[in-house]
Amino acid sequence: MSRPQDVLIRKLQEHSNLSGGDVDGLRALPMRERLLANEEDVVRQGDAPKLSAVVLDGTLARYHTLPSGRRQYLSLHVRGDMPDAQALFLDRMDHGLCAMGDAAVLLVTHEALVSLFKKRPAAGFAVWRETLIDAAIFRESITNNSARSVETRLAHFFCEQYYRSRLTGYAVPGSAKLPLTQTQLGELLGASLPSINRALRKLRKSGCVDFRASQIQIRNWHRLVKLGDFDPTYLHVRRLPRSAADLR
Amino acid sequence: MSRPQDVLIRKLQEHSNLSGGDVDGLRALPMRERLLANEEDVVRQGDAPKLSAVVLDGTLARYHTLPSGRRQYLSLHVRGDMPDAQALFLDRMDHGLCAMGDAAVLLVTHEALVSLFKKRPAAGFAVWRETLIDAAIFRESITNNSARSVETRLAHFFCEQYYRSRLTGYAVPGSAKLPLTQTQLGELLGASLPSINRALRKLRKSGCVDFRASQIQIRNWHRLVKLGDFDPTYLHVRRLPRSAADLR
DNA sequence: CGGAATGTTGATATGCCTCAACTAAAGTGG
DNA sequence: CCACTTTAGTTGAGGCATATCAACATTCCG
Repeated sequence: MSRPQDVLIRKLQEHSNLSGGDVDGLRALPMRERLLANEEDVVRQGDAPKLSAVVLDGTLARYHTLPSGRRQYLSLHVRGDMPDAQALFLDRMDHGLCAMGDAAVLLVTHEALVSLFKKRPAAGFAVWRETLIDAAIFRESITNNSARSVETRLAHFFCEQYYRSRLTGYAVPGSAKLPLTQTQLGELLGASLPSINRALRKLRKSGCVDFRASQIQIRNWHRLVKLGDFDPTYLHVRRLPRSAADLR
Repeated sequence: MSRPQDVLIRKLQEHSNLSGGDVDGLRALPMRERLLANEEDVVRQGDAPKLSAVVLDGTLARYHTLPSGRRQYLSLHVRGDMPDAQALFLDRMDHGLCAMGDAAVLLVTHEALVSLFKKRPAAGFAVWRETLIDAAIFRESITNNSARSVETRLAHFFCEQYYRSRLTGYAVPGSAKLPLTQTQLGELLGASLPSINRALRKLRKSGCVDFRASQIQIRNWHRLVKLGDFDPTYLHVRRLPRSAADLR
């Protein structure tokens, strides 16, 4: 029988070994579901949240708000991710978290999590590892946005997003949902809308990848990987599921 | 009596409450000192380290190496920082860690750390929090390098570096050591050497900050903070030491 | 003192941004 | 169901910030 908590457990097992007791403890966490509309915030910059969210469905994004009002999106999160484990041990949110398109999350109190981690250190270490992988993704974004051309940035980002979507088991081979406008892509990759648009069309013409209608279509994975200088090591996936064998 | 471990304890206490038992546990960690020459690596991309380092003296930097051979520096670390707590629960290093100028670190095995965390969850939570603050700094770097001009980036970076150096208690008010060449500043902030150089001179002339001879000289803190759009919230310092009162 | 590393400065090129107009698609209400 | 409105995407012109290339000055260090 599948329970919503299993989404998190499956995710943690991508990189961590959990004993039966750990799994039971995670499965027993009191979680309630919350549905989100497009652009709706889960938490805002400055909040002091007492809950953490696990993505059940859809896409969430972290973002900074700049004095000009412009947003800088920091990362995207798909099914199984626990975006604000980042805030578990921090008083105030230094960033916001919102839904890109409709989404659903599971909410669990910090209290319940911490008390589980005290009883079951290995469960805590697994979630800790999850936050460390998040940090690795941030590092890659620094490099991506600082040292690569807009076209390469896009290619790299599509690789990462497709790769992570495939891991959830929800994306069919060759395509992945990506509910972002081109403006938002720009705010994620540190580029203006026109240059995103032009780079997108170049990628389309090159036959590597096609992004339109909130959908990534992979045309030639290996060429795209090369173009985007993508090496998935930083995602620290230990066990690539059989269903995602095409990613090697 | 002061022991080298106290450097880490002092750092953790900036943001976490540690009980006597936690402090004792941390103090009992078996640590050995290692001296580093300029440019020397602590760990390399691809390594599977069994040790974590705590910065005792000097500056360490994390970096990615790009196919072109260019480096992207990701973050700097000063006394008390635990830069590769990031790798505690990861198999392979997705980045390297090296000394900028001469430095000294304390090395502690992952094994000893993990076993302490099992006995003393609160000590683990404090180190976890430390890694989460690291992640917050990464997020800020994404925004800094993606959404700000080179001059603003520099100003923001100087603010952060000065702020963090002051917290260690090792920097006198008004200046901080920063053993980087302008080339390396460029590789940190995603900018070319000439534009770094010109932005530096602009900042110098504006009377906010002067960087030369591996030294940041703060001329006008409040103007610099404004210029760099710097808000230290993301550093998550709960208790600003009396000695660093000038930072408010 | 000589060589290497670092910093300074200028000329030129270019990727990307801004501004702007226009097209296409997708919702919305009569 | 269609006109209307809004939002998203496309494309071009012009300009600016930044990169690249290059020469030279300065400092550091053996």
